Amino acid sequence: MRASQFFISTLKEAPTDADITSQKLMLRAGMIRKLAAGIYNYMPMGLRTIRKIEAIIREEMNAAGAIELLMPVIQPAELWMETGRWQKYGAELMRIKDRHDRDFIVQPTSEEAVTDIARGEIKSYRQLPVNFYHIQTKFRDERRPRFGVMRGREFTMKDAYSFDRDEASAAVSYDKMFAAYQKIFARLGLTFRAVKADTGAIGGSRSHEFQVIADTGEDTIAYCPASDYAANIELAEALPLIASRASPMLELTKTATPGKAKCEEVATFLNIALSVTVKSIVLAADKVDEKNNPLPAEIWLLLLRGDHELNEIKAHKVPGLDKDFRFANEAEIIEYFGCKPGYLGPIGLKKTVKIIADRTVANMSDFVSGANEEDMHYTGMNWGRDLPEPDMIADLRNVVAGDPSPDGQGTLAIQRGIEVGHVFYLGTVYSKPMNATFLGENGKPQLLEMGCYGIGVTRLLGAAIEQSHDERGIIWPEAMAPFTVAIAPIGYDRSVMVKEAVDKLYAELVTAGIDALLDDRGERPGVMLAELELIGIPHRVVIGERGLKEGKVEYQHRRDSAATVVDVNEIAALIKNKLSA
RNA sequence: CGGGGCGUAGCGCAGCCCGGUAGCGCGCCUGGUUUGGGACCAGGAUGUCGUAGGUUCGAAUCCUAUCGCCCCGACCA
Repeated sequence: MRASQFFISTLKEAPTDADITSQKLMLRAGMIRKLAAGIYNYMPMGLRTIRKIEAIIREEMNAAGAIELLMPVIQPAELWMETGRWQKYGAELMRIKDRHDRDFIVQPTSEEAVTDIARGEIKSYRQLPVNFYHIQTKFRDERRPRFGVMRGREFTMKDAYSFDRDEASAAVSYDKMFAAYQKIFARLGLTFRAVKADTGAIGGSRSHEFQVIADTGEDTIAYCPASDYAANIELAEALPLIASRASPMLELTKTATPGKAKCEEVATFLNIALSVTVKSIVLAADKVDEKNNPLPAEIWLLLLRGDHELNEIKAHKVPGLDKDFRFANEAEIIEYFGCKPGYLGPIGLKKTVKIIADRTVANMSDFVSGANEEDMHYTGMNWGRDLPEPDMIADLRNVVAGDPSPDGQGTLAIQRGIEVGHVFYLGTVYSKPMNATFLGENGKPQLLEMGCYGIGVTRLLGAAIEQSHDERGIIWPEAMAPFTVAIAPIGYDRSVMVKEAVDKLYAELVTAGIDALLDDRGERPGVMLAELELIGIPHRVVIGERGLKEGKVEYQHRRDSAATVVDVNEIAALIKNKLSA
C-alpha cells in the first residue's frame, strides 16, 4: 500500500477524555475515533488490524472444526423471554421497539439465537457434534463504559457455540476450543495465560479465561511459577496458612485501643504483626416468609485474618449466603453486636449470629479481635477456650502472593491481566428452557449439551497495545500490525536514486506477499518517522541518498534502539528472512 | 445509580469571577525557503461559545432547564 493512496490521520495530542494508554495511542495513531461514550469508529488503520485478527481467528476456528455462520444483531425479545434473560439481564441489555411496538434486543451475545437454530435444524445424534461461530457486533449498555475499546458498549466478538450429544462429548468439544484458543493467542504474538475461572450459577469446573498479561489489566490472576496452575483470583483456592492450631499461650485480655478501628491501626498501636489480628465482616441475608413479606435479615459474621481480604464470589458459595447477601447496615450491626463498626468481634454478642471463620483464622491462636465495645479489642483470643468453635469454616479470602499453590507445588504469584477470551461449558442451561432436543440412538429426545466460547476481537487491540508500547507509540506484534513493513524514503520526490531503490524494494515485497506501507506522502523525515513509530509498524526500512551513495539502507525493528546498516541489495532478502522466522 | 468536573475552531487550551464586536498554540490552505527526527518566513481560512429558554440596551460570561462527555464511588468494618 502506498501511503498516498491510504488514509493516515494522526494526532499530536490525544483528546482529553481518553484515559488509558491504549486508547490514547489508538486515537493518536488514527485507528479509532470516538462517536459516543463506549462507541467508536474504526478508521482504516484500525480496521486493518481487526481484519488481521479476524483472519487468524477464522483459520484456527475452521481448523478446529467450527463452522462459521452469521446471526443478526437485532433479535426478537420472545427468544430472550424463553430463557428468562429478558428479565435477568438488566439494564445492560439494550432493548428497542420496532414500528409495530414489538420488543427487540441488540444482541450482547447469541446463545438464544444459536439454540433456536439448533433446535430447528438438529434432529439426530448423527448431526452431532457441531460447533457454530460468528464474528459479529455486540452491544452491552455498560453502566460506565471506559478504557476505550477495552470496555466499550459496542464491540466485535467472535462467539462460538458447541452442541453435543452428552457431557463426555461436550468435554471433547471444550478441549478442542481450548487448544484452538491457545493457538490463536500464540499466533497473535501475545503474552497470555489460560486461567481457571468462576462458573457462576452454572457450576462445574470447565471454564477458562484467556488473559493477556498487562500491568494495567482489570483482572487479577494467581499462578504458580513451578507448575501450570493459574486461576482468576475470584476462584483461586486459598489453603489454610496455619497447618494446625497451636495451644493457647496468652490469657484473654481486654485492651484499650482508642480510635484504632482498622486492623492495621490496631496492629501498629499494639506493636504486633498484622497477621495476629482478625477482622470482622458482617453480612446480612434478606429473608421473606411464604407470602413474600420481608422478615428480619439473617446476620452473619465472617472472620478473616487482618492482612487478608474478603472474596465475595467465595462468600456467595457458602450455604446460606448462596442466594444473596449484602453488607449489614449500621443499625443491624448495633442490634447484634451492641457496638458500631470498627471494634467488632466474635465474643460478647448481643444476639446470636452465624460465625464463619476463614480456613486460616480457624487455625489461629492467641489472636486479636474487636471486643464489641468502642475503643476496645481483645488480645490472646483462642477458639474453644474463649469462644465456641466457629459454626462453619470456609475459604473466604483472596489468595495473596506467597500463598501455597492449591496443587501442592510451590507458592503462588500474582499478576494482572486483560480478559480477551473465555471458554465455558454450558450444559443444558439454554437447551432446557428452549427445549432444544435431538433424537438419540435410542430414538428418544435428549437435550443438547452446549458450550460457548468467546473472543473479544476489538478488545484485543487495546490489550495488545497495553502489553506492548513505548513512549513513542504502539509496538504491534507482527501478526496484528496494520502493516508489516514500512518503507520510509528520505526525498522520494526529489531524488531519482531514492525513488528507484524504494520502488524496487516495494515491488519486491509486494510480490512476496508482504504487507508493506510505502510512505510516499512527502512528509518531512521527522514527521514521517515519528508517525510510523506512533502507528507501530514492526519493521522499517529507511532509504536516503546519504546511505544509497554507499550502497546502503537502514533497517530497524520497532523494538530496536538503533538502526542497522544493510547493503541495498540484501534488504529484501533480509526482510523476507525475518518474516519467515 | 450517588458524588465531582468539563462542554469555546480538527486537537490542546485561555477568556467567564467583574456582561460591551471571540483569542492562543498545534493542525489546515496559498506562496516561498527548506528537507536524515514532529522546519522557517509571509499571507489566509475556520466558531450558531453543547442546546433551549430567561435577565439585560447588550450574554461565551449572570439565571433556569436540558443534553453530552469525563473522573471517582457503588466490598474491605
